[in-house]
Formats: sequence, C-alpha cells, structure tokens
Amino acid sequence: MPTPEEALVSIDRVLRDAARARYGVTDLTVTFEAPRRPEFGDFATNLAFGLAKAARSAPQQIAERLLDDAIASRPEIAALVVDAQATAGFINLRLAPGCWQRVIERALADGSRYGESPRNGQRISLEFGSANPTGPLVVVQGRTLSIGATLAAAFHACGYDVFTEWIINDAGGQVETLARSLYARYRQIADPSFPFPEAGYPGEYLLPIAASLREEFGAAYDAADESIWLPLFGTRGRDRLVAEQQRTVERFGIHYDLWQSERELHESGKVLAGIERLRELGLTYENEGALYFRATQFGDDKDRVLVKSDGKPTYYCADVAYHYEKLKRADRVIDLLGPDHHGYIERLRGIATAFGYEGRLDVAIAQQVTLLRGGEQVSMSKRAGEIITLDTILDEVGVDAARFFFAMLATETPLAFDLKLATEQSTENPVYYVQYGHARIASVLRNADAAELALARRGEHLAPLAHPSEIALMHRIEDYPHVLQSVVSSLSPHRLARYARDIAADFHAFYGECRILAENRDDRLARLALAAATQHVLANALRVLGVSAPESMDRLAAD
RNA sequence: GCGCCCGUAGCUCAGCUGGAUAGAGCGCUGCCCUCCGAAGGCAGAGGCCGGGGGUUCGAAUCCCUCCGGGCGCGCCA
Repeated sequence: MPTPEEALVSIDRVLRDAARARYGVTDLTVTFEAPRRPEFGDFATNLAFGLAKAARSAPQQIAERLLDDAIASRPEIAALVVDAQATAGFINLRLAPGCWQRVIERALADGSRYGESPRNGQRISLEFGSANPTGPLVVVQGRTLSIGATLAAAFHACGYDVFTEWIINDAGGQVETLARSLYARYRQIADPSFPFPEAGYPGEYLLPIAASLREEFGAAYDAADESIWLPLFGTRGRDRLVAEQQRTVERFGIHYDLWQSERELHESGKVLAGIERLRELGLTYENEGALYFRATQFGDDKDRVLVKSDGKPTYYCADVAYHYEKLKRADRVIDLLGPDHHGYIERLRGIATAFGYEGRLDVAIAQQVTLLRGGEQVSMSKRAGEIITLDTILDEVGVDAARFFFAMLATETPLAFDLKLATEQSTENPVYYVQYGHARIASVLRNADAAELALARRGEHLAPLAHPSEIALMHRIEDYPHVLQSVVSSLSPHRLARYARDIAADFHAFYGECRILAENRDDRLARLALAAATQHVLANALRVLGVSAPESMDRLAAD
C-alpha cells in the first residue's frame, strides 16, 4: 500500500492521462487539497474548473467523466481509493485506510525525529530580539524572542544550519544616558539630594547596580571628572544589564550563538572595513562633511549617512558592516525586527544588493504588542517608569504559556495583550490543552501492558485503524512535516502553534470516540500505536515551540 | 504628504499559492464520568469577512478607491 503522498502521485498521473485522452489538454497541473468539510473526503481537486473552457463543458460533467476514465476504470487506482465522487465540479477522494496507516508506521519509526529533514548544508543567520543594554527586557520583546526562537528551531528541523545572533546596541548615546543615570544613583546613595538627569532612565532596576558599584568603589568617583566616570559607568551598566537580559533569555529557553556588541564592531575595525568596501564599489560620496551611501540606487527614498560630519559613524553604518559580515558567512540572512523599523527595511536590502548578495536577506517585522490591563491600555514608556518586564510575565504565567502564547499569533498581526487575562486566566491558555493531550497519552500508555505496547510501537498491527476520528488523526500526523516546511518557507511560526492545538483536538476527539485500551486485542494494538505516534508528534511540535511536553499534569480541583 | 502593517463572531485571533455551507479559543446555553486523566468530549446560539467598485465559472483572499486604527519617514539608536 502506498503512502498518501505516493497515492496522490499515481492519481495525479491517471487524471492527467485521462484529461489528455479525452480533451487533448496537456499542460495541466493537478493540485490536491484537504477540503474543509470531512464529508468531502480526504482530498479534493478542482482541475475540472480549469478544463471547462478548453473542453467546452460544465465542470461537473468533466469531473464525472475524469472520474470514470481515471479512477473507476483503473483497478490499481481503485484499490487506493475507497470513495470517489464528483460534486459541484470538484473531484473528492477518500483514500484507503491502509495509505494512512503507512504514516503511522513512519511516525513510529522516526519517533522524536519524525517531521525532520536531512541536513541540507544551507547556513542561515537569524537575528532577533536585539535590544538596547539600558534596562530589563520587557513584555513586548517576549513576542520577538518567541517567534525568533521557534523559527530557528523550525529551520534546524528542516535541515538548515542555523546561527542565532543578538546585537547589543552599546555604541550610541543611550549608553551615555545610562552612565549618567547610573552615576546619579551611585551619588544619591551618599547624597540623596544629588540631581537625577532630566532625560535619564528612572527605572528601579538601576538601584541595585548602583549599590554594588558603591560597595566596590566607595566614594572614589564622587569627586572624579566626568571624563573618568562616564565610560566606566557606561561599561559597567551595560555589562550588568546585558547579563540580566541574557539570564531572562536563557530562562525563556532561548539560546544565542552570538551576542554581538556594536561597540566591538567599531573597535575591531569591521565597521571601517565595511565602509571601505562600499567606497571601493563607488557607492559612497561626501557631502557637507558627512559620508553618504548611495541608497537611492537600491530603491531607498534617499541616500543615507554613514559617517556624520562630526566624524562619528551612525548606527546604520555599524549595521552595514554587521550585515556585510553576516552575508559573507551565511547563505541566507534573516532579521526579525520590531514594528518601529519599517522604514529601515529598504535600507537593509540596499546593503545586501550593494555587496552583491541580492535576495539573500529577508527582513520580517514583528508587529506591535499593545498592553492592556482589564481593557485599559497600559503605557509602557521607560521614562514614565511603568515597565512590565518579561521576567514579571514569566513569574506569573510561566515559560511554557508565554512561549506558546507569543508564538501563536501571526508575526504581522498587531496584538492586544491583556495582562489581566494572561495572569489570572493562565489555565485557559491553549498551551495547557496541548500539553494535556501529551500527558493524557502518557497516562494511557502507562496503563497498557508493557509488552503489548512495545509490540504496538513496531507499527505492524495497524490494520483496524479506519474510524473517521482515527483517519482524521492520521491525516493530521501526515501533515506535520508539511507544516514545518511552511513555517520555514513563509517565516510563520504561528502555524506550528495552531497545528499543535489542532492535533491535540484531533486526539481528544479520537479519545472520546474510540477506547484505546479496547477489549479486542487487534483494536487495542492499533490504537496504542496511533496514540504513541501522536505523542511523538505532539512532543516534537512542542519541542520546536520551546514548550515542555509533560508526562503528567496536576488535576484541577473540581469547582 | 509618502511608505509599511492591521480591520473576520461579544473578546483574542486563524483562514497557506483565489474554491464548496468562513473556522478555533475564551465567554454564553444545554447534555456526557459504574469505562483508558472532565485541563476532556458532543450539541447549540452568535458573522452585510470595515464600505464601495472591478477581475473571475468562483473573492475574506487579487486590483482600484474611500473610511477607521497602529507604526515608520533624523548627520537618533
């Protein structure tokens, strides 16, 4: 018995043969899709609509004839198809359960690797989540982190070598602001009347850092000149805050291969090298003392400043150099940026094209998160002081719920995130539904006879699987590798989160319809195999999402 | 003014390259544990898919336009 994919290849062939024989149409593409409504079968094709004009007849009539010519009259195809109908111009097919059972065989054989693709040697550089080193990570960054990390894991599962990078924006004026704010806090420990800078960072998170600097330095810098303390406090503050950001990221279950300091890019000469390369290419010019990049040659609105008239390079300049580095060492570079970077996309693409890497850079924008609390908008400006840190959310809802929730939404959709719902009703988070599915299977498998379960896992006793809820679940399992591919090809990790929910729903429905530990031994073996296969897929999907797959969960108390 | 994103059920959101009666969760109304975990299942109510044109056998999906909401348009980062 062929797999569903193989069966569709055969059916595709006979349908095209039939179309050629009857209507003389040769350049025909047949696409199959799973219809929304299960009563329309496992797969449907709309090819009769495309033929209608050339064949000069109604789609429904064409569908009926193709069905007669291709499916019914070919015994080898008829054996794969238990039901085939032409309705409203569509050809609806129901595959033999044996095709679906092949999927379970495969899932059981591959286990924790099911859905993965072989290594393909392609190198991906993925940058996401980067932040100023001037404060703790906030809730909104949880979204970028979650999306980026899931994307990275999906690329890895699809056979790519993924290199994840974070850029520390530590070369601009904001580090000076940090230094002044921190210095003021340091002085205030000894002299509470010491003025806090007007545009400083008022957050409480600087207080413990100031305290530890006081402990280390004593009063050593109270009378020091600004030229002495400014770089020192800037560097110390950056190091402490980056370390805290790294702790939060790690706690969120995310690993970075590189934490790239922007300052380091300058100090190592890489920025100069990047500018030099552009100069060689004839893509720079000077105007009023500043150095410009000819961005308009690459579709940008205006040329962009690389080096300001005061001799200091811009942030963009560092990014030019950084992207030059990334493009040289990766086959494909992906940036996942925040919503305030729309205007930046063309500029980045310009870099790639200028350096001769056109089409190798993708920039995705994760849209804004608006914070609400009980329907009221929460202001999130750092200057106003009220910041909701990512750690706060992790404390309240846990890593699993946060990872799943943020990955669940399409990247380009703005999100209204209600803190009250997230914290008070965390048990309503769909992640628990998915995890419960996994735990429920684990529980059933524990109740099974160990020897029998081992036998079932060999995937040799699947023949009884034919109930609609069993077919639906097998179909869903078959879909998993395609979902992973689609996550990667469209940079849409939310599809995986949706899929996890869907397969959990299919399992729960199957569980309600069919008793897994059935009286009949054949049924029992087959259903144990299906449950075990489902468990693998759930665990694999959750792993990519960065969510744990528990063997058991605490029962909720009855109301 | 120009550019990007969004507008789908009371709320939060799916709907992949155009397909059949537009889906899910939460919330709401009913059922279902002498049986593998009720954080579950089944059934139901709830929609001019922002408005208007167009393309198509067929449009939530593509094109144009208008209306709403958000965000960008620095020698800031």
